[in-house]
Amino acid sequence: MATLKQVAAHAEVSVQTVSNALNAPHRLRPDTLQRVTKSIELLNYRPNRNARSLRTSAVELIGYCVPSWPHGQAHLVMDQFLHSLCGAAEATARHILLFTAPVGLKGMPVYEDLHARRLVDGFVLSQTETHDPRHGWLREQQIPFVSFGRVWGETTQPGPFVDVDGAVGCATAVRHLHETGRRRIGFLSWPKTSGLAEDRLSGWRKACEELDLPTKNLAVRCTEDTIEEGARATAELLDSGQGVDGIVAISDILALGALRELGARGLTAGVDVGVTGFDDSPLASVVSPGLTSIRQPMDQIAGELIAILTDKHSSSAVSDESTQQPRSTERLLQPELVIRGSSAPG
Amino acid sequence: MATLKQVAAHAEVSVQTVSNALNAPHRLRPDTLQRVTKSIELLNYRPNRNARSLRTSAVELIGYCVPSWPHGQAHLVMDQFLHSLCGAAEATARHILLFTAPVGLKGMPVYEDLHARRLVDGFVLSQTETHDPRHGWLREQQIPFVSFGRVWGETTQPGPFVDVDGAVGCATAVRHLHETGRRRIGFLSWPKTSGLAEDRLSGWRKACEELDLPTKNLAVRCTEDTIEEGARATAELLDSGQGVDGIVAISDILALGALRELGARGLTAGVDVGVTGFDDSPLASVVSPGLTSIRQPMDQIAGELIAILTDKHSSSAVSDESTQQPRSTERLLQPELVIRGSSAPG
DNA sequence: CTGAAAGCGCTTACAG
DNA sequence: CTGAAAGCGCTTACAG
Repeated sequence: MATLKQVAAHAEVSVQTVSNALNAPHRLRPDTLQRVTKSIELLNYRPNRNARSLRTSAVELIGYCVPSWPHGQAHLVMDQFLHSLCGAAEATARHILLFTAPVGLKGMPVYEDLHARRLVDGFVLSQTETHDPRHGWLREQQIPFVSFGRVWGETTQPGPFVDVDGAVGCATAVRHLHETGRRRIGFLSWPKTSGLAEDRLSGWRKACEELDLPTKNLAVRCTEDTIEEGARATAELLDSGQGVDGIVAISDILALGALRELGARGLTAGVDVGVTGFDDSPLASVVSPGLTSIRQPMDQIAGELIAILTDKHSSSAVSDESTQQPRSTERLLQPELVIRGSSAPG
Repeated sequence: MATLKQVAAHAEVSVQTVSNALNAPHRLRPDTLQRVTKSIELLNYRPNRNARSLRTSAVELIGYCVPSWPHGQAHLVMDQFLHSLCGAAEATARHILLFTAPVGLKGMPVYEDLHARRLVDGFVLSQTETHDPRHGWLREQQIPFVSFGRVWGETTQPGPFVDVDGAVGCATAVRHLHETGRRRIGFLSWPKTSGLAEDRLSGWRKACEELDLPTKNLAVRCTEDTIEEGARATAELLDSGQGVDGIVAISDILALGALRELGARGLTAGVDVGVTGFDDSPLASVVSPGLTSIRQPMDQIAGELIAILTDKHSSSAVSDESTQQPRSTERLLQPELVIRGSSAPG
């Protein structure tokens, strides 16, 4: 493995010049640059990252804790998110370091240790929970981080975040169902303790009210995110005698439950009842009819996360140009409705 | 951030002694060790990983390429695998570095670059394909790696691997269905080009033959891994007039298709027809009835992968104690049948 | 525009 | 059992 020194000797320049050729090529005379570049290629030189990091004290690695779900529930869009996150990191010459940690505050020493030993420069947080204690802890330790997802239940956000506007997403789904002729649109939700659920539900309610559609008794809480619960809640809606002809589900899994219950009653999704899910998980395109679903723009989310985390100015409280809160560290992105057969046949 | 030097000054010893306290505590006198340990704690010292890696030229990082599926298909057990892999790496004080790369040979420069710049010590490969060219390429470059999954289509494996015995898994499923009274057991498969599919199919066939069950016209090929195709193939089996009462599917998705087709015909999975899937993906426990499925032992797989990759002897052709092929670099693990309602009601 | 030198924070033979 | 010194491969002021 060639070193800087060897390249320098080969090109008959100093190591400093080779380093500059790599990191500040404009400082070199064109002919020198070309000579050095040729030597680099000839010797197949690749700068040693550890030496660089030791010197600059930046490892260009971002820590991400592999989520572990309690009840064996999976993060169905996990590979989409990771792929986008890796891609965004690589676009800035960085990479993602994966690790595991206990849930909540108990896991923080792991975060702290990774940062203290300089395995990572900072963290991307996800699976944000209501009153999530991690954000505040990291901020106090002055450890750089950015969150995918707002921390619900706080009046002021404990740090920079990127999130998707779930309320807008659900409102869009309602409007789409309305446009396809639905007039009694139910909502399949989660328990009230979820800030995420309340946000999405508010979008459904608001859109219904704006369209003069009823909402009373049309929102059903599911105790867990399973097909079974989705089917049960759908049965409850269908049996309520309100003539439900549309269902906005807060997750693809619950929507799948809706599809199953419809099928069991001899009803056709997309014809008799329009159904939408949330997340556009791989399942949405694999069922039949395809499931209309609200897609989070993963590439954009990942790009914003990395941009915020790696922006030098983001850690300073106020940017030079303005005295207001630096807007760029709080990004709310718009989801996209992916329409399939469950809401629009043919 | 405290350094070795500061700890040494505080404990009134040389830096060498502090280093030894951390890496070879047995070399110190108990009282010295205690004094040094106290200083380390007091100063909250954490060794800088970059400095260590620069010196030892080992980064303790293992590269893993985030799989990207062509047709938006997801790796449903991806988070299980990653969680296990991270855990196994951490158990040996290592971590996983994630990256993206083009599929096949085109991606190899990315692997080579990560290794050359010392971002990783080696790689864990997965999503192994028939005649996968990556393994041979890495071996030629002398880049350490281990594969999750055999390379099908080769007479001799191009490198160390850990795999799960899919044939045994499917045979177990057949025997289970037989024990619950099934006598005409179909097999839902993939195209013949998949070595993985042929392996699993062979297990189904062998078990059927041993139990004197028919196999003729009972294996159906699905063109893609979707619920739709699983349903279609199931319909084909049911319509063939062979009195099919059991279905072993090569994937959970195809099994879900089977469940849907049964439901559409008013048949009850687990009662009228026993159904099994493969992978025990999160879906298996979320559908109703629960899907009986063949589970790959992820923790064990990950443990073996890391053990092989980090074993000093694994790269040498022959171990000292014996002259035969070092058995420990080719591990075939046994899957486990997770029984749920789709094959055994109540 | 180019080069000699210091130093990032460790580990590792090598003496004592 | 303990310590002084070299060196891993870079980058970065600082001179020239």
